[in-house]
Amino acid sequence: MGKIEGIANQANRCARCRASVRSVCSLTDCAIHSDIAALSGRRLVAAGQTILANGGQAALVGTVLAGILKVSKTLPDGRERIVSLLYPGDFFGQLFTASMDFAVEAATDAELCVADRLRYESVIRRHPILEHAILQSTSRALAVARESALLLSCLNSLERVATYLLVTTGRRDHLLQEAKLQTSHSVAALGISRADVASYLGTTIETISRHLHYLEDKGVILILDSSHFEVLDRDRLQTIAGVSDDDLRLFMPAELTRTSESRHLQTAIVLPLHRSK
Amino acid sequence: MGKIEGIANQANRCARCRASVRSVCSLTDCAIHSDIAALSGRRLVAAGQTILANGGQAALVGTVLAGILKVSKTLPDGRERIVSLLYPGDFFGQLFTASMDFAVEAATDAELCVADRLRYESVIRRHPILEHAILQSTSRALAVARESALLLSCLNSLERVATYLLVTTGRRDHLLQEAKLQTSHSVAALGISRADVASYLGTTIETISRHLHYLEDKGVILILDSSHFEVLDRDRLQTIAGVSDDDLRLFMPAELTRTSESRHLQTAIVLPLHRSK
DNA sequence: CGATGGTTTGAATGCTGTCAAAATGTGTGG
DNA sequence: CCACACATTTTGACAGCATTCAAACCATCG
Repeated sequence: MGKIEGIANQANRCARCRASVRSVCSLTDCAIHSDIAALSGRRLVAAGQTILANGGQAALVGTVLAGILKVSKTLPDGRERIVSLLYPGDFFGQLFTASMDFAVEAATDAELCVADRLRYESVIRRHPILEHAILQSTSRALAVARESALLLSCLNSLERVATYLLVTTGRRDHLLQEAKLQTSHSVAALGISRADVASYLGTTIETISRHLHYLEDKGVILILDSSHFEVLDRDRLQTIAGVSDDDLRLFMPAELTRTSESRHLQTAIVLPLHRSK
Repeated sequence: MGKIEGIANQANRCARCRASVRSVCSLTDCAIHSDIAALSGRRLVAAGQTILANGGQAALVGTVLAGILKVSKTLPDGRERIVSLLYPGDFFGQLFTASMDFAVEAATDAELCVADRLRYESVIRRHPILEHAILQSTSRALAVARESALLLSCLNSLERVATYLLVTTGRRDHLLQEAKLQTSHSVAALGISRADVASYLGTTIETISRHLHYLEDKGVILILDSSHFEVLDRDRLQTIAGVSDDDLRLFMPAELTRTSESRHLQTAIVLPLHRSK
């Protein structure tokens, strides 16, 4: 598998993987990484591309290296909803099942680390610690999904829009903070298309538009362009959202959510890909 | 640990546990059961009792033996929602985290198998296969949570009520089927209080009442009493619900959802407790 | 029998989706 | 650089579902 240069506190990197990534990949055991590296490969996907189809074969699993994936499902009558967004470091796919319960698509251009599901499972059998990492990841995803369900049915659409702005700015601030970058004013970037935000928040693009302009009128945010907003009054935004810090924390990058006892900690920032032209 | 009598196809039973239960408990390795039995105990809880408080210590984990638990959370302003219901065989609690992200309460009188979380974690470290079983359980819970989110935001309240009726009858039919009991007509029992159903479906008791009577007017169901309904026309009920069989299957008992590759299969029926008086 | 808790029914309000049109932005080709 | 087509966003008007509040109804129980 070639030499591993540097190492020490870089054991988190898969031998052949340039990007440093969180969660499942940040295990400290080098043997696992050789095993995984042997069967996984990087893959670039364009925005809108389907990675795993709902009801289709659960052929592969992987980790997001850059970009954002959406987990979605369509009802018999065509209504569709995004039930989850996956960010760099997040695990995707379904283990130990033949077919997919949901679809996984690229919400933006993205870079993935993918592996054949069956072969990945055999690595898991050899390395129980890997199953532990995946359990951690899945537990977190479960908490996020339940929190989403809570916000979806308890909050009205204005509160949901405000919450989404808080979450995106929160994620951005945390990433910048890890990179030791100071930022005077916080900017919210939607990250995904307006239509996807609407689907994710369980509302429409018209309603989102109205609420964004309402927030600007109230002096809470400043609309920079159709997908970038400066948060002028974070406290008021949170008051409008009606959620607590605890509610928001669940949506922050993984290593910040576990208050203790996480066996592996690793900080890293993954730069977004530029749009393929 | 005493002798284990009978055994053979009863390896699924914890040595000291009279109830036979699915999922995590139905592993075939006897050594695990000795270990778990040594640190777990049965516990009866009355309806309404809190087992784990939101934000409180994640002191214990366990399995539902009988009854129904609810996983819920309350927003800063007091709005509350049930994000998940747990049935016999389901695992509850949070592993590897110090504090709870949600509350776990008894929706009905219930019987539990509980264990100290930290000690349970040490058993997991000794028996990786147990971690596998928990990962399976958590993955399923994740799929259910996402499916709930989908139904919650795509379906209107009539459709959600219809879906709930389909799920409860479906669960009942499957349990009876496992017990080799034939049933001529299918009956839906809410199982939990009307208020809890409302919270779970993200609506109000008034709306539920209206829809139930609407369904009776249309001849789709027959109201036996305020919490029991006979389904007269299952197909029409499903048409009204607007969901596919696939959507419903996720909510059925565990051993029926995994289409393949599940390492452990066990059928059992757990009788509901009578109300404590 | 009155009291209590849960359920049903009614009327009114309001949020949010829908449809449609205007406005803005983006990219292409002349 | 401009003109045009196309996509996205914004704005407006309207309708409908569902919540809210309130009152009536019904059950069980002391």
